Amino acid sequence: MIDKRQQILDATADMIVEYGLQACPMSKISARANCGAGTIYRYFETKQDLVFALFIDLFQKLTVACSEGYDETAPLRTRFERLWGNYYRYILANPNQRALMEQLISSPAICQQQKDEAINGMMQQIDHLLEDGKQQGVFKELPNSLLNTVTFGTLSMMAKKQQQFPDTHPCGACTEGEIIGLCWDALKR
Amino acid sequence: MIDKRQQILDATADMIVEYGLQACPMSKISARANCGAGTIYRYFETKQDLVFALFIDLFQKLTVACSEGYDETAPLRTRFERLWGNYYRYILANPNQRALMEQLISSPAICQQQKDEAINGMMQQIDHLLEDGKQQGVFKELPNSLLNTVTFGTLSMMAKKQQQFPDTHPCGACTEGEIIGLCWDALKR
DNA sequence: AAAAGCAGAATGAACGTTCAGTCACCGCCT
DNA sequence: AGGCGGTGACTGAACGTTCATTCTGCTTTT
Repeated sequence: MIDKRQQILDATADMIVEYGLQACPMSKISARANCGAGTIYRYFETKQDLVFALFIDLFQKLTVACSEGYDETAPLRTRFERLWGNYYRYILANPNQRALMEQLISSPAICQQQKDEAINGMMQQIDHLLEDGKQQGVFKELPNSLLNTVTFGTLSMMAKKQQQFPDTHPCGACTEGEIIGLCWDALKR
Repeated sequence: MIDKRQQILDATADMIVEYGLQACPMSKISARANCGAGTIYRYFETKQDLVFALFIDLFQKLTVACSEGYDETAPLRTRFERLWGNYYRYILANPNQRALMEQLISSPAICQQQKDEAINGMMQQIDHLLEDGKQQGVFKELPNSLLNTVTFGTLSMMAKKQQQFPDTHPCGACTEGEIIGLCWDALKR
């Protein structure tokens, strides 16, 4: 038999993407996961736990994807293109993950502390890079959270638009390099 | 006696800002509004209606605030400073409205169509200005929704930081003009 | 045969909504 | 002026539903 825990996580993700977290009772999750309602509680203590586990899972995958081919010793611009480019390519290639992230990140079902905890792993490289950029006088002297919002928010929005209207939306014409360039320009002072 | 409908709206807003929408049962809203649970239903058909009415109210006030002193015939940059500056000043001066907006805009309790409908009034001037800027070759050729996300998202985030940490956060040193300048630079191609 | 895994009915709490009754107010009749 | 009846805003207990969680007993594994 397949890993039941993973099966439940996948079912939860599917359901949230399809119906939204607020319309995902445990009964429906268990139905989608092909298991009884009680079975879920063998693997997760509460619904909150389940959702948080999903969140952790999501950001672990994202962190791995972002770090791919990252070289700490490369020049700032190169490292930037790596991290931000990896992010963009990942959410573009995984619409469900993107949609899930959008839902969970703004959801009150996960408290801020838990969110920070889960995102922490991903943030270390990013924070480090941003501080580097500021120290070199290349980036604006603004809080990292702000710089992150602007750049990652832009990339997420672009990916979303591209996924919604694959043919018509104007960014389709931009190369990936140009889009990452836009983000770079937003940070540049 | 005071306007009961407004009293209920205010109570709802207070409760949402304080506890979050998902933790606002009608019973608590009515308690805060000093009325019986049934009274709410004299003014709003359902809870969804109540929340939507609050959303409408919120954006009507915001639209009025943003439009203040707007001159359609002024140069692009002047008009930009008016609209974006008004927005920034408004959310900075009204932390509760800002917090409420943040909650409602990402809430699944209001469907996208309703959100668009409520925001529509505010968008007309903004859309017009952005199209102008693109036509003049000053702004990037990107969807307005994207340009809005980047600029208004930045301003909201800045206001939020400033409200969270009034003393320590680095943007406190920036003048309002510099902050609006950052937004302008983000649009400039 | 013992243990563990599992299903799904049962449970009880929480919530949105309803509705029968109360109360304050106002115009009208005596 | 003072009682009377009608009106409708208002109340809050009660209702029915939904949902997370628990429990009981069945099935599979060891």
